[in-house]
Amino acid sequence: MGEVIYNRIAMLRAERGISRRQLADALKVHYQTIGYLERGEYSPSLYLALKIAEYFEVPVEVIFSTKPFPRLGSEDVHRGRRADISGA
Amino acid sequence: MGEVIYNRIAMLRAERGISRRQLADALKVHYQTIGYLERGEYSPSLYLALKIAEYFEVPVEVIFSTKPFPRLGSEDVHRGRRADISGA
DNA sequence: TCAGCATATAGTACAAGTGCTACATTCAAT
DNA sequence: ATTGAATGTAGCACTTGTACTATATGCTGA
Repeated sequence: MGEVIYNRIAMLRAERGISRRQLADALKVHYQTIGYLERGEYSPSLYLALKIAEYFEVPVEVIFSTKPFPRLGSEDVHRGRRADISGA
Repeated sequence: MGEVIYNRIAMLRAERGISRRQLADALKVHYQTIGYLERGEYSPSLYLALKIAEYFEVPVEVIFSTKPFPRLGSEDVHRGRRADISGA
């Protein structure tokens, strides 16, 4: 079983401007379930994770990870592209 | 919750010649758990699914799907490549 | 102001995932 | 022939995921 799983559901939702209820309805789960997931109170079943990834049209790993996601603007996000900014 | 989830754990194992026990040990789960998964008695938690994908070094979707995987040699596997065989 | 939406908290109930133990079968190697 | 590995079956205990209900808060728009 499981260590913690980090997710970017809230981010994806925000990016696309949809509410928990809307997402929940689309996925046909209870809207509180989305809340639990976003707050990290538990992580979804694989089935639900696949559905969520399908809904957002991204691979599962883009939304869920066993390791925390880097923040936007951090080094990790710009891997191999740092020169573009640092001016080389 | 969940409809059935199909997986290719047994295939991946076979391909790489490792036993359930070996896989289970590598993932630090009980070896019976792998059996349950392969037999489809239940599907893994997202945490375990991520671990399995990581172990086999493939995206989650390559191993798990809400729809049955096409058999090797079926049309779906050769999408856009059928002409190579049919001789056009 | 009030209505309604989005979110958080809490609690109950049930289903599903995992660990573990024991035992049966099949097969390969000695 | 016996041993040991890989697999299948069965059952029990415990944890986690999901549904659902109720209640509270804050924000926004009529």
